[in-house]
Amino acid sequence: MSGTAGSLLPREFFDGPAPEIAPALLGCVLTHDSPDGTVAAMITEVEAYAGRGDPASHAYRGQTPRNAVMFGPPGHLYVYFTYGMHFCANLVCGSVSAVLLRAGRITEGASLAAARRWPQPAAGAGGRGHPERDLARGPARLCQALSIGRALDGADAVDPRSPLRVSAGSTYPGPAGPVRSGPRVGISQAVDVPWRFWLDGDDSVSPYRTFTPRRGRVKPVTGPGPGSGTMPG
DNA sequence: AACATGATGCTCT
DNA sequence: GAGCATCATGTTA
Repeated sequence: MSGTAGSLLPREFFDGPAPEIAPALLGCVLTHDSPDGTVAAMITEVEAYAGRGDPASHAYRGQTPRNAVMFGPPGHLYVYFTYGMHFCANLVCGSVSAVLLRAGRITEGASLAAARRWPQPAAGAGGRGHPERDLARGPARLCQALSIGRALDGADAVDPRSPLRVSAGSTYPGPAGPVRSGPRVGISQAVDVPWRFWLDGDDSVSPYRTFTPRRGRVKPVTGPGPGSGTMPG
């Protein structure tokens, strides 16, 4: 694989299984040129969703209008709307797999990102505002900071003319620091597979939350949860 | 730190 | 109608 830091990733980078590609995306940079301006983020946390065989994947139940992009060529962005108010973004890989972008560190356009995340200035004249690490700490926050919405569903992230692109990090190929992995967040299926990957020690990584059914929507659940925590990468 | 819950609407059965 | 690949805020520690 060839490439230099700052250059667009080649499409072949994404033409493989998401669980193998996901950790390699850590440290890469996601850039969105919008009419408002440009915001870029270094990817610090991802999750892999394998193809039709992964019960936690949106592709598990086959193609629908919503997940159609997942069934297309690798290197495109799959954006979906969830919980009535949030967007989440994935990069499509080979064989109908995808990598969910869970968190990033803003490297360009931080003031624009902050204006999108926190339209009302932070309270407190003493000055303590919102910490920079919270700008894109979480999949929906990342989308909000970069203004990723439905309009970018299907965008080609390896096309230099695209408004939304992924480029190599400072140490391409491979992330700058050690990678850790653990169970995926917020899902009820396949909880045992450690397909969440993050840059060890980076404070822009989102906190781990176990899946908890919401009140009034109780489903019989027995047996132990995921082992917990992390495992070395 | 852990847990609980409201906000909000699309997607699939 | 049920179930979400969520977040922010509140409460209890």
